[in-house]
Amino acid sequence: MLTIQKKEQRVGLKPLPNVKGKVVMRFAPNPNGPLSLGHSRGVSILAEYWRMYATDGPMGHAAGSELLLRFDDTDPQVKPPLMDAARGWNGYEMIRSDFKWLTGKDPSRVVVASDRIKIYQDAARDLIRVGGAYVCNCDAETFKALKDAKTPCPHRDQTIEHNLAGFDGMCNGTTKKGAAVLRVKTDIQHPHPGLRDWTAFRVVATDAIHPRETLGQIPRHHAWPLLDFQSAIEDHLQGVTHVIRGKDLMDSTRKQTFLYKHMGWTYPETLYWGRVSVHEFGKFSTSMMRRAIEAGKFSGWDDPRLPCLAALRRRGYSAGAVRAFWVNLGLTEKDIAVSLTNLDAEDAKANEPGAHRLFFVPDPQLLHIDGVAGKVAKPLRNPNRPDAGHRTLTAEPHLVVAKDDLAPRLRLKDLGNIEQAGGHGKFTDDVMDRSLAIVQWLPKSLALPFTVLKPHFETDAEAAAAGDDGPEDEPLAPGAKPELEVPPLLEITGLVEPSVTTEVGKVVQLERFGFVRVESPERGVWLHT
RNA sequence: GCUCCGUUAGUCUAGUGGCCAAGGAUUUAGGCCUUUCAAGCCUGCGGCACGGGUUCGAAUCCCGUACGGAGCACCA
Repeated sequence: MLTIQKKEQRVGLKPLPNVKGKVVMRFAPNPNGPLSLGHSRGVSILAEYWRMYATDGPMGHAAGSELLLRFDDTDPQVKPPLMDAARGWNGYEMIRSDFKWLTGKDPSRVVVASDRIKIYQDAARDLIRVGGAYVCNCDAETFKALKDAKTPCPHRDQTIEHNLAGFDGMCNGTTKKGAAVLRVKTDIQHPHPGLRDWTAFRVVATDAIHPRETLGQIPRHHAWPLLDFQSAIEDHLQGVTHVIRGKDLMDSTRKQTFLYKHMGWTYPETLYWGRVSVHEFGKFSTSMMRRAIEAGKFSGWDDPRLPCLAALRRRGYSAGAVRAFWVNLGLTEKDIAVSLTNLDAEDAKANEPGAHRLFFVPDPQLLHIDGVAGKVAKPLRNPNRPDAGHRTLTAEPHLVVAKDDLAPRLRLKDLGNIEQAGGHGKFTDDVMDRSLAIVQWLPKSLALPFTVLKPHFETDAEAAAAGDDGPEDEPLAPGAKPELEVPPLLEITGLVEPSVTTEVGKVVQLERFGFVRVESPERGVWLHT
């Protein structure tokens, strides 16, 4: 008997392919700066699978799941790790705390690649012994020309002994930068030029000293592995079963597959996500942000205008909302352009139920109102949760309301109706009249000065009005480095009710203004409307 | 130039030959509710890039075109 079943909507991420036993994954950032919103896609997706395949997760089984944090810090010269004691910056520590904030957990294991250079060098020797790699003495231009012509270079057929000796020279410092690299043999005729005999190891410049070498945390190394080699070896060593990474690394998978074949290993299952651009933040990179901060254009990695997790955390975004945002987008190879609007909607769901309401009066105007003194307003801390209690505001003759709210007749929220002209007026009644604007107000003597820092990102309408089609890719002058756009940071000043002092560190909703994270009794940072 | 990936409403996504006259989220318009222009509830607008083919039947399979993106580093 055949039964037709209605297709069921799948919620959340697709199941991982080819799961047998424990699921082991890794998040592998370069610690050249803290994590950004872009990195958080990877962490969020990986953390979701980590949860799904945990022993007690929805897809779980006894073997469980692991998510490793691996610092891919094998570049002492171009993108060295961020370690600036004077500024208190440490990429490793910043990423560990970003990871913990976002996932709520510590990683299953932490691997620091620069601790393990000797292991990679030994792995390279193993690869040479099986005939999978050779030491190439061509300079970069020469090799490129040969490679583009699908022609093997003269070093490709050297003996294993010769290669081993050459590699020793690279490791012990007798071979200088540029004089030799170790290449993995692939297929010099391969149709894809990027896959032909790729570089596994290079000798770094004598003055390119890794920050951890300077600090004596690791011994001095001359020959450092490139990402594709280090990552491939480490994935095998750590028993990684599933690699999930950006689509830009598709060719890495193909390169590394050659290496795995030489070694007789099985390559992990690999999934990709497409390129993401976030409308509000434009084009950015960790190094661009670092330069801009060092130049004083931003106050730090947590400047509210920056796409760093530190900045989102400071503004009050819930980590769960950031994760939900990415999990909802799913894992697709399509390149996407998203707006922060979706994150804000997700965050509102997370923050709104717990956020206390506060009266905030921007651009305050003083009113002298007869007949209000002593009247008491008891607005709820959260109208959707009466059990959260209320604040108490006692009116006095001098009140403030926002300049934009000024009108001949007004309803002071939770207090009553007034009429005024030129700043003087009187209390009329407290009969509910929905035709009046209901405005926030404060007793002058109790109101506290409050400033909200609000990043101003260009909206589509503004961009259209300004007549530009987004960031233009003008060719940079030789040697020039791309600069980060610096959006304005507005400082909105006003008065807030005294109970702000009990909200420090929390997200509040300033009624009819927006959600703000209170940093101190005097200052808040804009979250969203 | 060579190689690879992608294309469902404004945005993101579900969908792997009939259950799809395409579902969800967000955005947006309107309404309800409400002592916030928040939240909540209801309703509406809006989409399978294009052209061929296979098939009784295609968003789904094949071919081509267009458009978008990535890689071709002694960076990650």
